Amino acid sequence: MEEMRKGPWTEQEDVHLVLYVNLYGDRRWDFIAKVSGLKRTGKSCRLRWVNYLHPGLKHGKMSSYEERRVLELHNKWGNRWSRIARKLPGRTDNEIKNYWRTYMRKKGQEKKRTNLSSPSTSASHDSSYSSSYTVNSKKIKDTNERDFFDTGGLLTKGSLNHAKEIKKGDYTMDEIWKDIVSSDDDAITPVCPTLTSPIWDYCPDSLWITDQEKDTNMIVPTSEPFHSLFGQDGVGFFAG
DNA sequence: AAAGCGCTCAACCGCATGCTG
DNA sequence: CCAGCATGCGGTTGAGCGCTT
Repeated sequence: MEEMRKGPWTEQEDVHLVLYVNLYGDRRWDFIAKVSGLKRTGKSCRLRWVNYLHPGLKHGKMSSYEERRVLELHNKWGNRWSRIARKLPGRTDNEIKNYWRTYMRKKGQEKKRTNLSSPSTSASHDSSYSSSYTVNSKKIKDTNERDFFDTGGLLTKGSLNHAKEIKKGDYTMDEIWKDIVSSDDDAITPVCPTLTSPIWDYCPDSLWITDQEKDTNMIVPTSEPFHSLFGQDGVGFFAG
């Protein structure tokens, strides 16, 4: 077998990948990996696309609205990162996961500090990030949701019984969460977003693919990394 | 100036799930 | 129904960078 490349992607690889995704869609990753000549696995190609190259992705710091939304949705769904990401236009599950991790660490540290100064009974659970808590031991698939990053592949996923949704009883992180939230603002109420990227300036939720939406037009990105990759040549790149 | 430390984020891994023949 | 393959998801890792000492 041929040796597969690993590690950071080069700009050339990115250009190559985008080209082939444009040609074949973002579904057949093994195929794309093969025909593109990139010495990457399909998995790696998909990840690169989804987390970095996909048009419409926002890069950079999360807005306070997004931060609040993450907290709110995490409170609701737990570590269902991809699901949370679907509600945050331009953000990836990876990004949100990383944000959450950072957030939890920060909270943990804060808590440690406050506990040191004023020990309380709730000090029993460490609020620092841990993978040990579970929302639900089984993964739940929203198969009737169109994949968030799908750029045009056919939707063939079947439907799933929503009754199989999160089993509230397994929500063991709930306590941990409450502990954290209680020290936060009283309620996390989404406010009208003030998004930095001009792409999302108007009604971002309708631009980003949400649960209910079907196909959507490809949005030609106006931000990095696409402009650096394609410049004006990028125009019409995603047309067909 | 440089060594140490902590943080961020891209990328990998393993497992679960879905699809197809 | 089942097996094999492709894709998706969540957890984890590590390189690189900035800040502190």
